[in-house]
Amino acid sequence: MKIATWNINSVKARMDTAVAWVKEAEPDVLCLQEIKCEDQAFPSEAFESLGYNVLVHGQKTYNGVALLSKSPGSDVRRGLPGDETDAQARYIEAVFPFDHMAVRVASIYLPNGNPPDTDKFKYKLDWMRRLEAHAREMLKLEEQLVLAGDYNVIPSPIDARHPEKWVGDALFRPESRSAFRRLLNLGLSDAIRQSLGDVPGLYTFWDYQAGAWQKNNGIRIDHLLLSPQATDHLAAARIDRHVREWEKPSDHVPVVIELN
DNA sequence: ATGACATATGAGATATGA
Repeated sequence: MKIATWNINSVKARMDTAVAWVKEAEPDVLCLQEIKCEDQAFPSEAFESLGYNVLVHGQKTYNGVALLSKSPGSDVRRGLPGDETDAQARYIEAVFPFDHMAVRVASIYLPNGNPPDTDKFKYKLDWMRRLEAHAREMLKLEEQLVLAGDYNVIPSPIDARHPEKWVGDALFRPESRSAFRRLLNLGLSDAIRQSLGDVPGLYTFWDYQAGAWQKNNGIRIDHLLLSPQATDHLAAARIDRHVREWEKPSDHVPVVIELN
């Protein structure tokens, strides 16, 4: 079972690229972030014609997440619990059948948090506390669980080409990295590191500006965190960086895992 | 260098991203 995550930076602006990649990679579940449209504006038909079911938690202009899947999802949750006043569409979760069992998959768009001296950073850290609390609850189910998405966290210096340039940034602040480690300390594993080891140069995002892609000035901020039950089935993981070379690319590329 | 790109909104300039 292939599960992928991809921040596509507007689904409508990225349809040609998105369809091409789905045809190439054929993920069983695809977690999308930053779709930047409301539910009824999501181009579901294009994906349904490729054989996918579509679950959307959309928002106009900003944010928005979705789950595409070859099998229909159940037990769908839209929005991260813990704050009824939070109107930003950054979380959708569902359960998908897999080999006489099931995998619970979440598509996560964690807040950026910049600038760090503002309420935006506080919102990020609050959101990470809520994610930790929800993950703790979900782990009690002892299911195969995959929390996939754009975490907007550079976990370690090895995850940036120039870590010194990110010091002080909300993506690399000690508070953000600590909150990410708390997720790992619940028993979740970082699928890319689990599968590929502590090798440098594994990036998932390159800024559009200043020739970041050409200079390979990248960072690793898109992650799939796995419950112990899912980690038991982890067979492979990869970053599809070739997609960054395509016409009109997102600034993020897809990250894929395979569970057997 | 608070800009470079890219996107959405809405029809020019601004907000957001990371």
